[in-house]
Amino acid sequence: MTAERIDLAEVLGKTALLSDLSQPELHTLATRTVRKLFNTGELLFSEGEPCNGLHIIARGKVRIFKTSISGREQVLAVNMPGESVAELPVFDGGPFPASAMATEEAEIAYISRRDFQAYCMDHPEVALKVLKVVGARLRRLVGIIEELSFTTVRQRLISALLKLAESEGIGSSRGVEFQLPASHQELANQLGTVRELISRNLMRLQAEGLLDVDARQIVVKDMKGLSALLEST
Amino acid sequence: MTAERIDLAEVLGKTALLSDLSQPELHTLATRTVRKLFNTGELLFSEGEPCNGLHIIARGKVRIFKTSISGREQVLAVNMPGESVAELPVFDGGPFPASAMATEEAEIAYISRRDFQAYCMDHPEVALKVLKVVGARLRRLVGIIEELSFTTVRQRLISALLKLAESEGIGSSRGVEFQLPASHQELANQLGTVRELISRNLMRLQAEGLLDVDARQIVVKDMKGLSALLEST
DNA sequence: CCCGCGCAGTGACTAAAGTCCCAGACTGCT
DNA sequence: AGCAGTCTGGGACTTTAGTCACTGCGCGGG
Repeated sequence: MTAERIDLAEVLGKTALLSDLSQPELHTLATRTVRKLFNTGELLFSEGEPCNGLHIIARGKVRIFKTSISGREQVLAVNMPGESVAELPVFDGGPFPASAMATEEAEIAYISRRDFQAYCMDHPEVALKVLKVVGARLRRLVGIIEELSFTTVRQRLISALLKLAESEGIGSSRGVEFQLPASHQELANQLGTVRELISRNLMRLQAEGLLDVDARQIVVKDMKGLSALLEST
Repeated sequence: MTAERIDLAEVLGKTALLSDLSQPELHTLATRTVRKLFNTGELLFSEGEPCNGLHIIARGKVRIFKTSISGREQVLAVNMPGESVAELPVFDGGPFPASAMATEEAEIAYISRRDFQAYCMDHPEVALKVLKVVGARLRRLVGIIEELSFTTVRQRLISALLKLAESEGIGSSRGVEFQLPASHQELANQLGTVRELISRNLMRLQAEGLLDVDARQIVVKDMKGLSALLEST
């Protein structure tokens, strides 16, 4: 048993999909996986391509997105290590519905479609796990639809800021402080809008006294005031 | 064996989810199903409620939708007889992500969550079928996101008209003729906008000479011209 | 040191979306 | 016939989104 195999089995065991499997089972599966490396900005696959296997992220981040004819992007998900990517086309046999790009150097464990399907037939509990994971994905998509359909860019930005403040914010004398995790452009892609509106809305919130903005450094001076804006208007 | 049971087994056999099962298996499952009736406009379930079982449509149509605080609706899917509704929460245990309403009198076969999950453990091929169905659902959601994020109301309406013309249109001397399947309000809910914009955009297309509109009766006079509008602008 | 490049901020403008409101047509019911 | 309810058409207006073009900053490489 090589070091590589042990490593892959470890990775597999840490994914939500396979976390309940025993050590021997993980090693069996590991013999079937291929390790793939991607540089920052490299595509794992493109929208419309046929899907031949399951990708599991061992290291790095992967962004799932759609591109419009005019060049705009809509991010559907950002997946982290331990998560799987594009589980669904593996089962329904259709092409990838969106593209996937490594946003930092990434290491991927790849299992062929046939192997994984066969594995699911032998281990129904894995199939149920897949359904669970897919359920979470579907909920996120419904959430995106809800936001796009019902809310303004301003509200979506505020809601994103509040989430960031909660998950990454550090309290300081001036308020809750954190860094934007990406460029305005990328944030715009996630919120389904354009760069300029991110910039303008941030400035507007600053003018209203709710935030201090210094490039990507954000200080939320009035969390309550900010979340109040989600209800009204 | 009662007439009712025979009927339910038939219904089950016609659903995409269970179409591969043998007669005896269908009958076994049928003993576990409950028949439910819903009047037009009645809710099968509401967003946020816990999900205790799988709904299979025997008769009637069911509309899946989200409601905003301000009262707007976004339709996620319209399901027909033979289709199942909300397969996913059955597996991930979470609440319903959206509400479901019978848009005409409907008859539903209901299988409890525990029974269906148990059944999937015994019949992994059913679990894989579920994954397939869910895959199609996910693709549709991604399609909705794409439309909301990248296209204008006008383009979404045109694309909806073209689909209707293809599926239900009848060629006549004046062009391709068909009826809108629902009110402007309902169409607006499906396209993620408001009634007025549907009305106005239809009138605008008529003024441009591409359509003849008489309430719900539509005559597409220039199919090519209409589809050309999807590319440009 | 300077050049190029990617990112952020901004002004001016256009277009699209949405709101409010009312009038008229049609349907079904009494 | 008359009434209530639903649906469509449309006028007038406000707000939001998006586009285009330009400025300026900061950083890394030649």
